[in-house]
Amino acid sequence: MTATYPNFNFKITSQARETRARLGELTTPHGTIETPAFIFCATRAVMKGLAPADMHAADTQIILSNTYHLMLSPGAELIAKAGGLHTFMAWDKPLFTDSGGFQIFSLGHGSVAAEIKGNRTSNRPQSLVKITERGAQFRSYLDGSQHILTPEKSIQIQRQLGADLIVVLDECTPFHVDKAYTERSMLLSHRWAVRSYEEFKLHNDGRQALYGIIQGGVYPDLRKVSAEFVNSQNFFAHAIGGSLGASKQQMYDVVGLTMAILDPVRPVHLLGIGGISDIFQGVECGIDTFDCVHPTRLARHGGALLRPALQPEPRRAGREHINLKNSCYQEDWAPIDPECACHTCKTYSRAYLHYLLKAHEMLALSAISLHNVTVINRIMRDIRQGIQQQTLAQVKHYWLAA
RNA sequence: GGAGGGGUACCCGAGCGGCCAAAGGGAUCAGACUGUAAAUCUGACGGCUCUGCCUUCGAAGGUUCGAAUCCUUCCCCCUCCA
Repeated sequence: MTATYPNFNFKITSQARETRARLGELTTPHGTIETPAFIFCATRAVMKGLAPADMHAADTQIILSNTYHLMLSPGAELIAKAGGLHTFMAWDKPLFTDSGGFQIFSLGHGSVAAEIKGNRTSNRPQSLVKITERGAQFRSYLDGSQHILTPEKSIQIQRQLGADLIVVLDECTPFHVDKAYTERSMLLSHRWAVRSYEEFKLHNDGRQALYGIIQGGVYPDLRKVSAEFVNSQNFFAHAIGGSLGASKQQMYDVVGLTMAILDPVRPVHLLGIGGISDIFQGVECGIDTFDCVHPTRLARHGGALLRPALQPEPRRAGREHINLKNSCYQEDWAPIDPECACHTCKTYSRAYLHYLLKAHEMLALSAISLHNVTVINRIMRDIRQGIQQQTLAQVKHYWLAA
């Protein structure tokens, strides 16, 4: 407990011997999160296709919404009138809001995959964002109207929303920009971080805790500068952001070297990462929380997370999911995963889910989403147990080996 | 019985003398997806010994250097009038 964050706490309860992995308890006004934990993305104040009750059934500890999206619709004022985001969306557990920093990247450059593959010009010609010292000028993705998000405004909106954990506004830098741009961008993000904190401090009532963000792209020296910067500020916790590279190895390197510098007492969040192997890698580097659209977006596209060992034989190695749209599931009467306790696996066959996807039935989307959320939560629980019992390597092998 | 419209690849449907193996959808098959402009996007989609060749636009003939496109006959569908 600190003066700035009286109702928040982070306690490390166990430390792995072989790696930097650690078990922790992150206390917020809406409950304590056992870490490592996964934060699911309810960007627009809803888990697409899933009700809060579904999320509870899947053992979810915390979810996230986004400042940019909610500012445009339905507006922070309305959510404040509703009594805050918790009440509005009927979620009584810990809640996290992102600052809108990622949209500075995604609205300007497209998806992460498109960017890495160099396809970012594909079919999004006009940029929807412009960055100045003052903040980011956005065009609404809904109606094209102009909006500006400054660090101060992002914090004001996040205060109105009332999530437990909130984040400074940053520029999420793309992968393809050069080092000079990355450095300038990082320094801008640092200035925005200071302004975010000042705004936060001005009206801090102890109900929220602020995360600082480490930028610096793929450049070790910049990451070091940025990590030292956040260490020096009075943030409750840290989040690693920005481009993490073009390959998994580069991402692991960036996360590893950043973690070596970050203050180990504060919780660390890895922004936007959520592949299963990535989660294990992150945990081994000491990451406490993750968030990612991957599990839920994948589900809506027909992908069901499944350990490689349970996948059909041909080339299952390295694959973390099966695509239920594939014709091989047409007459597959087994559940996605016979070992899974989720309602979907207890109830529906792969064949039925395959049919629902082909028929474009909504149930497929929520049923597979529920499964993927359940799987990720189960993995996080296994990871926590693995850290406590010093068996993390076996847990990793169980989830990733073919 | 009379008048007219039409039959195009798995389905719907554009084309109406050469740039047509034939637009566009859909279906199908596969891939991608990492702080959600995403129930989205990309690719393949007649066959082959594949920078070319072969077989396709209801059927059979014909005109033409050249036909899915023009002509003749035939087969089938639909609409309106009686």
